[in-house]
Amino acid sequence: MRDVPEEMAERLLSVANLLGSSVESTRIDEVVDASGIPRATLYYYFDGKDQMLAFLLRESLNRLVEQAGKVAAGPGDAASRLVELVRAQLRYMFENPGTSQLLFLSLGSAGAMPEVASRIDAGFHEPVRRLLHEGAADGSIRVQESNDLASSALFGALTSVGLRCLLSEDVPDADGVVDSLLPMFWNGLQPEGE
Amino acid sequence: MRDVPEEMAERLLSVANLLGSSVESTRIDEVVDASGIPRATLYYYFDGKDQMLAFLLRESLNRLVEQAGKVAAGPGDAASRLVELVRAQLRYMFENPGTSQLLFLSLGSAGAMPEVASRIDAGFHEPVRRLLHEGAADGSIRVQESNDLASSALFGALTSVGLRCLLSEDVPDADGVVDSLLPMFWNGLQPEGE
DNA sequence: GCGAGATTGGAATTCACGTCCAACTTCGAG
DNA sequence: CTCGAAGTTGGACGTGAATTCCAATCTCGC
Repeated sequence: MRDVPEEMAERLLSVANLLGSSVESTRIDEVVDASGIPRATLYYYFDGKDQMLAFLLRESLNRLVEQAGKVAAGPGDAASRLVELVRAQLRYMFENPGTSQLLFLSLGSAGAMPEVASRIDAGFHEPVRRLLHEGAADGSIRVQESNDLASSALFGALTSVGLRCLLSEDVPDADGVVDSLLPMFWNGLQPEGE
Repeated sequence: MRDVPEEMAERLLSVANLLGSSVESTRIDEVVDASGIPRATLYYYFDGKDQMLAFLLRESLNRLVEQAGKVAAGPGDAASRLVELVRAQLRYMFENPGTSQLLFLSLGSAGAMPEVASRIDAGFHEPVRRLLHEGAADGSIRVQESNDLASSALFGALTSVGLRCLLSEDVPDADGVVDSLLPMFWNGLQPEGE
């Protein structure tokens, strides 16, 4: 697959964010119409629809991973960096609703897109696992029975909440949502003082 | 759409659970071969592939909802019923890997399948919200800032973990996974004794 | 035995993806 | 400037899968 020109990537990403998860069922010609990129040109760069979707996911994930990496490597103890990571992730979802939906959707078919799955692992799970580990060391986060399951649960919780917000009529504020969520992540479900 | 005969539903469900999330990309003829149901018959009952998938999801969800309802209405305080609900949900995912993947996958396109989304709401979110509410009243669960977000987060965490387990080579034991997860749900991430 | 609906094989149609190609443009090297 | 390689594009075409259609059975209750 050839190097995709900057402007083309940009246009495709914005089309994807308009179409949301329905890109999958969208006809190539609709993408052509919506993006203004001729069909022949699309096929010059991509081997087919699937490759195009994979490219979109990869591209979108790259941006997310970049942000996440920055946050995870930032200052503060593990706990506060984890909070920032959560915040960044949700903010990203709200700013890129279409590709976020697409991403979420393609999780189920991870078997079919191993590159995407491993990118998510590198971009989210790995940093979270590391933060959980660090947090256990510096005492800012409780030791988990399995960092693997924990990061998976955290990821699911976040994306699920994010998705639900995206699909609701009046999209709320990302930071507000995180603030509502944090007490639960932090304190758990057990009643106060037990 | 006509009333689907019992045996046909059964056969389709089992095919779906064999195929997993790849049903979407599976050719009708493969379904025909795998299920033994002639193509013309399928089209006699369903308006098309999409309708068929929707039926499978609805059917699968109905069973899950039934179980969930039973558990949520069972004995014990809200907290222990919530635990049982979580357990039932994960167990169901492990027993029906194919349709579970399919379900998860189609969450992203909830816009396209409102019936499915509302079924999930009735089958999971609504009971959980109720249990959270009850738990806040009977003191067995900490008051949440938003039961709506909380149930969404819980759902995401569960399905995400479940999915990851399903996709891993050696599928672990459902109850074991729940047991590993519960301390986190219960205590949250804050360090012990703070 | 009869008629309505269920069931089915197989031909015919449709539709979207993807291929192909020939013309045209861009652009850098010489 | 000139040439050639690579990028860009319109449009015709091939292909495979989904879906429709239909006519021939089959299976009931009556």
